[in-house]
Amino acid sequence: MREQSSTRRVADKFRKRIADQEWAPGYRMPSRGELAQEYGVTEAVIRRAQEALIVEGLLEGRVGSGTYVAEPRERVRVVRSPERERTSGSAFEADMAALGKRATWESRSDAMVPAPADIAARLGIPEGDYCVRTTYEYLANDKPVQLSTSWEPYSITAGSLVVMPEAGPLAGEGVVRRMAEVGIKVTRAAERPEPGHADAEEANLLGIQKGALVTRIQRTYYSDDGRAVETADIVVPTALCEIVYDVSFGS
Amino acid sequence: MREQSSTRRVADKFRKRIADQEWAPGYRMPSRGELAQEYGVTEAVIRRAQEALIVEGLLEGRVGSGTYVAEPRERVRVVRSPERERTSGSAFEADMAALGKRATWESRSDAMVPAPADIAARLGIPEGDYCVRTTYEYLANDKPVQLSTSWEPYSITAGSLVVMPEAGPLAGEGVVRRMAEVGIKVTRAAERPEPGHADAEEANLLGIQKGALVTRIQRTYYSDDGRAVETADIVVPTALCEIVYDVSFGS
DNA sequence: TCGAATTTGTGCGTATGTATC
DNA sequence: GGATACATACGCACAAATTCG
Repeated sequence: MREQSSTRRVADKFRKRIADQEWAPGYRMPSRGELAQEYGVTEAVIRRAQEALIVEGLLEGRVGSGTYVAEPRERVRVVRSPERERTSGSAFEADMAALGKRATWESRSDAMVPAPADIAARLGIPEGDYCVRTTYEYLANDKPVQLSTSWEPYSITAGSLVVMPEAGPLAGEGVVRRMAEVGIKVTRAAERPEPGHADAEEANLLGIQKGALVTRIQRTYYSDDGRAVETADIVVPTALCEIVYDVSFGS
Repeated sequence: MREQSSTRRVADKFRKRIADQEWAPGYRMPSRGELAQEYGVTEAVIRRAQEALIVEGLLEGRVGSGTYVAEPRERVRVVRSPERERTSGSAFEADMAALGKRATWESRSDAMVPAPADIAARLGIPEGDYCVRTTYEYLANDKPVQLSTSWEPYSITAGSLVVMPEAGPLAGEGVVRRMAEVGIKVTRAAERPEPGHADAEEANLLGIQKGALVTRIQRTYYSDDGRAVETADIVVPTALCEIVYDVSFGS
């Protein structure tokens, strides 16, 4: 049997008290000082044990207030599939409808933003070309669950009614329908999920702990002639959303 | 201007020296003692700065040897799409073929493994029912790039030639073709990617740093009558693989 | 309302373990 | 097998936010 560290031993005891419901969701743990005395260790050990459980999503620290047993949050299921893209309205609305939740979002668009190098590469345009940049915060029953920043080459929609994704007659209708308005047939999307940690700003916007695990999805829509027409960075917090890719194939 | 921590300041200097190629890939950094003296900080600060860059994949620590500038590894592109499932052979083979790499794998199957609770739930069978469990290590040009553990209810393939996924006439042909052999039509897969960190064992098998970011994919195949026929946990290290979901839709 | 006490978060330092050369 | 170098665990001080009289 291997010797275990104090930190881990304490963390395991915390886990047990939580699993046994001795400490129920919402319960405020005793302070570090009290716990240190109770377990016969220093406050730093208590701190690190809590930290481990915070990363696991079992605890939640609130500065100046205390460390609480996390309420088990219902995770929102986000389905990505070709079918979702064919429906009217946004994919997010379809997801929330399936869960019986109200889908809303806040957005802010800026036209004429020069494309940074990485975005330009993804869109296949020269660096510095103007883009319409839109940032989104998606809400399920008024609680934030996802963030997104989308980029479209300005040249594609310039002068049309759909320059701004969230204004005009097709606001909120999704890229496919909006692009159809300017004669572009969007037929394909590529999604590249990558793991990461929430920075302070993202944690704030999403109401999650800083450093919590997130999936960052680089999504790019392509027209039938193979040109990229929109690309987006989507932040999906693991604590709040479950991502499901549906891969259907006939025989 | 905000005051920055010593650790971050040092980390930024390291980044610059790497970006400027003053420290090229493969270069062994001076020891912590030397660096501490050079930058006028303690060894702990150096350690933490290196740690940050290790997480980012820029540095690589080798115990007893030194800390090295990581060789920029070519990432293997893993495409998930309905088309991939229709091709003969495994999806992994198709991915590697597209990159001009040699796809091989090592596997180990155990029949008659009682299903743990979570696997049973995913397969829709009672806990403790027998399963065939297969663990895989996938190699591209002989270097490990992915891990996987797959579970199939024993009852489905018992007595047939395809009980063991990697033995018999259809070894390595993938779930779809093997199930066809016992009269089951597999028409759908659901993939649930989640972010995580590599534990010590995974890091060893994959030749990556412990704690490095990985995507864990829970994949489940369903037959045309909606029953789950196989489920797998796939570990995809970010440092080695890029995951692309192809979502195609006609109009 | 305000300020002092309380409580968590961050950064840094030290000691020791362990693998490599 | 000793010296070297990275990894881990632990401890301390202080900053930041909240709470409450």
